[in-house]
Amino acid sequence: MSDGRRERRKAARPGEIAAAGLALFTEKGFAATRMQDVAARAGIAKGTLYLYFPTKEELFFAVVREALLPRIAAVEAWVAAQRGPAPEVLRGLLAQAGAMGRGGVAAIPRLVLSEAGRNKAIARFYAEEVVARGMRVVATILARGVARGEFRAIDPMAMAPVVFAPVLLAMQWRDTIGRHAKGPLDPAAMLAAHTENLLRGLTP
Amino acid sequence: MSDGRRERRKAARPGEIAAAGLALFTEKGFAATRMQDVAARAGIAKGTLYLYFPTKEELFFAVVREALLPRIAAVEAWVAAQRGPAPEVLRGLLAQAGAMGRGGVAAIPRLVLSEAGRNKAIARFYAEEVVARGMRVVATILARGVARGEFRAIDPMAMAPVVFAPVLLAMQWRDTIGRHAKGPLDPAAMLAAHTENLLRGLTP
Amino acid sequence: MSDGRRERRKAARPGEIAAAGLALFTEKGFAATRMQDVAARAGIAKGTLYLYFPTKEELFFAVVREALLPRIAAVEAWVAAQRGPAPEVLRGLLAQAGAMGRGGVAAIPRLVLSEAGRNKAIARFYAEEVVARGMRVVATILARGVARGEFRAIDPMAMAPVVFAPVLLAMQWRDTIGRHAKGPLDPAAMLAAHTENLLRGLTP
Amino acid sequence: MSDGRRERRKAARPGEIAAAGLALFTEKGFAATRMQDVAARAGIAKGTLYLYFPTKEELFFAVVREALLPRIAAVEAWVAAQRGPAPEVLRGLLAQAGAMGRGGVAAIPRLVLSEAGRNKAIARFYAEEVVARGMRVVATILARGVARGEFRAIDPMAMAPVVFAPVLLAMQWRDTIGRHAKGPLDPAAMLAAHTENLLRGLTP
DNA sequence: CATGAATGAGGATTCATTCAT
DNA sequence: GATGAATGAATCCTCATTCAT
Repeated sequence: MSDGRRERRKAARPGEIAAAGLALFTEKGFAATRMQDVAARAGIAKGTLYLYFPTKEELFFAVVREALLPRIAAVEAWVAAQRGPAPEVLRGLLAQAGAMGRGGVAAIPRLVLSEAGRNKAIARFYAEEVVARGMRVVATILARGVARGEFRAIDPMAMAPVVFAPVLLAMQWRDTIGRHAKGPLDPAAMLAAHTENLLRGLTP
Repeated sequence: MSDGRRERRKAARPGEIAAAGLALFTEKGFAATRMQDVAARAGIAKGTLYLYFPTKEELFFAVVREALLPRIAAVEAWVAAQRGPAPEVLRGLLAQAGAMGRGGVAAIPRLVLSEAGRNKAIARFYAEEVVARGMRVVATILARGVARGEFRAIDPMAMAPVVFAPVLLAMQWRDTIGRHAKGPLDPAAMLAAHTENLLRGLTP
Repeated sequence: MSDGRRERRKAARPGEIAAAGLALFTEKGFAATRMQDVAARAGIAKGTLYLYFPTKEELFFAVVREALLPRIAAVEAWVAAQRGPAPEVLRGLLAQAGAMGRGGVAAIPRLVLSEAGRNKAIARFYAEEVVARGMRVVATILARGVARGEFRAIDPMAMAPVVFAPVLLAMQWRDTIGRHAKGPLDPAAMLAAHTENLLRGLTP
Repeated sequence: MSDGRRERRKAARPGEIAAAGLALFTEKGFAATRMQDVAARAGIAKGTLYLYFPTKEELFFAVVREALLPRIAAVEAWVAAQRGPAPEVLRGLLAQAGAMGRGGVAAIPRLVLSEAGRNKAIARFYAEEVVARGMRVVATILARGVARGEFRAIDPMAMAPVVFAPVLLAMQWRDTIGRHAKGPLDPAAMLAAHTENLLRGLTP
């Protein structure tokens, strides 16, 4: 009990640091983010960072994990709870996804793609824990729709990434190029067109 | 006449340097690419690089320009030459895109997305010279299809990015995560599913 | 009585810590030894170390003291107990010295020489408590031999370091260079040659 | 010719840097010497150091090489030129050695012994290029003395290190402990006693 | 024009030491 | 007393950029 304050602090630290890391990696990218700044943002000293994460790479890993796993779990739960027609579930999922990612999570796919070419560990983790699970959620909806005769016969695991590719592109555009150029691409219009055309295409 | 060789040499330099830059940016990313190595790969001295490109950023800019503009022009020309049914043209375009990008160009969207958040110039250039033109090409096909009654009534500029989003995702996957994890996503199957569903969805 | 265990514990601590320090300084050198590791090896927490030794330098000091003083006292006692001919005593001493130092003490002269140039305190301590006493022991034997007519007339304090210089070199070689290079120097042969030649040279 | 000044400069640099390194390693030891300071002492910028020596360890290696090889070669030449009686040559060599090492070279054995336990490369190099050659020089004199009947029959390679062990000890004492404590050990008296006793012992 | 030697700001990481609990 | 979380000074090394030749 005497160490209560410190203990509580220590338990909370990794999460606080990961949050600071997410904010900075998102804003500046992996290479341009200084450990010093992550520490400052987390309200701790430079050296303290290394009590929790031995290298910058490990921190990045943790950031990805902390930011995505809870979201994925939430989506999985939401989908598992749905009982309505598959097309409606799919539509709901796409609507959610479009709104999501505001908090910085949207930057993660971009960061991961930048690093994954050289970092096998992050590539593996992302493939298995994020992409595979994400695809499975979507595939579940698709398979259910096929089973119920709401969708034509398709391979759910081949179609799954087609479902979210436009969502990813819209998010990346919004957070990068779209910030500087009003440009030709309207994320909202794009997602509406995608949802509409996807469901038409899936109609038996 | 005695300067002919040197003149030609000098004129070719920027292109050679940009090619070297493309190769290295592709392989290692922007931050991890050293100017020294670009020079070595281009067969010139480090200092010489700076006679052609004042900063690393300018070099990156040139790399993007040199790598993409010819490809886009080629695609524009190809599309302009097509006279067949719009669905067939679209199918042909997607097949080409899937095959394309082998040579390193595929890395460029990734590099640009990584930098664009902080670099307004690159964001603007990419939005206008690459994305806008690319979308216009696709929109042209879509509009023609609508006009000929081969596609249902859609907004071509909203649908255009939906057409190539899965192509982009497939290329990024193949070059990054896919290199380390055989994982859940099969780029070829994904593109096939996409093409099929897109055209079904567009059917009047 | 209830504090008996703790008392004993506390009294034993400095020795246990010094032993841990000796092992690590020996293995890694002064600079490369981390206080953290000394604490771990001594079975205590990092902070506890500082209750016994205020700085790393003080710890080093204690390590030298604890490791050498008992040995020197033992040698002094052994020599004082000898009654035989001086050449035999000297031979016995050299044999002992060659065998000694296995346990880590051999590293101390090396450590001290590395630090002594910058640390007057350690230099003084070592000169007075270790070298002077060591030389006195040897000089005692030499003087006795001279008095008994077993050695020619020599200055015992000038000859004393000549007696153990080859012993020191042999030990240093064995523990450093000799570990990586079978090399040209054979410590055992060297010590045998030294003993033989020393005694021949001392013959009246 | 136009790059003459620079070329000459570049050729001289490694030697200048090694000299600066020798001075600082000698004064502060390996770990306590900062690359920054070596650069400053050599009159160049920190980064320039790394154009010539990729790591601190490589610099140390070079320092050892540059400082010792010329001396050894000089001693080899001197010995090869001697034609007089072996005892006189040996006496001359010991006198030289006692005077030598003033310039900082004397610190090298100490530095090497400190590092060699953990650095196989430096151990190997020192064993082969320094110790083996040094022993061979001494052994040559000894063997010649035996052949000419000036020395008793001995194993030259076993006796060689006995010849210079007291020289090494005297130099180390003078440069480290002796600087702070007038202490019990008088290097000059020691070397005189050594020379005398060594030659007596070698008498047939 | 071309070169490549030189620069020095910048950043990741380590570790002796302190101090609240 | 004992602990170990926290600190931040210290140091190696990298690399974009400059400029004398």
